Amino acid sequence: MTTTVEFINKLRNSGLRPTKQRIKICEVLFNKETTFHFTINDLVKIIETEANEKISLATVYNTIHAFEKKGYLKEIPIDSNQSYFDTNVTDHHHFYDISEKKLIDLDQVDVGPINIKKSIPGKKIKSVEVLVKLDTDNQ
Amino acid sequence: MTTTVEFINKLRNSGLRPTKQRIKICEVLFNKETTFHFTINDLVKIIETEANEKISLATVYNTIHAFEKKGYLKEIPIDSNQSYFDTNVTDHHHFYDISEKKLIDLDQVDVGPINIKKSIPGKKIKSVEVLVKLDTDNQ
DNA sequence: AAATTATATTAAAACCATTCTAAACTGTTG
DNA sequence: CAACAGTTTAGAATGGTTTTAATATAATTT
Repeated sequence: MTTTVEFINKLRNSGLRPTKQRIKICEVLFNKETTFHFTINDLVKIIETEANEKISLATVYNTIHAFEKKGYLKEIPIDSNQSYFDTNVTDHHHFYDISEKKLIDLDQVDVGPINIKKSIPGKKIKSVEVLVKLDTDNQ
Repeated sequence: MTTTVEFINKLRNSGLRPTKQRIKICEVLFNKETTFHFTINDLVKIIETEANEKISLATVYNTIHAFEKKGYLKEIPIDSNQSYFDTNVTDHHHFYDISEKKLIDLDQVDVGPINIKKSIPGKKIKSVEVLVKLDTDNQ
């Protein structure tokens, strides 16, 4: 349980003004028992349901991108027509259930160490992400 | 070097009518020395340049999706606003150069074996894809 | 080889996630 | 509290992708 004051401080310390909208989004994203995956559309619905509040779409996008840049969210690489985000910012990977379009966390332990043996001159590795696509098992 | 007749047979054997457009796209995609990565937009430009021909955008999308379904192309999962495809359909992985928005193949050998130790009931693994994001190395 | 049928192509419109715009608003600082 | 910079907003714009429905082409049948 994080208090509103803590979110305000977190925002201020990141150089983000603690506006009503950003605080609300913090509460929706970071005041949960567990981390979770969401699309912008999911998030807007959660805000409307959970808070009976309305935050402009543009603000939601701005805020999510600001949070991502600050490292409070991670975008998950999927070949989908919409962006998926994760409130779990630790190093981990994902299952992607194709039929249900749902993501499931996959711990580093469940994948094992990945050691990239190739390097590209002038470039450094920023992230290593494993996506395991899942199909229904009709055997 | 693959002949037009071979593409026609390949298409027919896949249950795809060998139309002028599909044959042209085969030639553009599968008659190269090396495999490569492309977006739909790239492909349209290549067709226009290389063949001075024009294939309707809808047809290009239809064809690419048909080829992907048949396993002649792979879509690469990236958190991008456009789809990337690969004519290399062997099991391998990718570097993604963020600043240049370019993909680079990463052989299985350069990643090492990945053994997913977690399973989801009723689901089977369809693919395991590693995406290594690259940043400019400003040290 | 003509007629029929099924499938494919096309231009244009529609769609939809995301970004932009520019005006109104709010948090911060002096 | 005044002034400023940063933020929110509704709505428009953008751009990749899909749909539509009319036309064309390949395959099959006669």
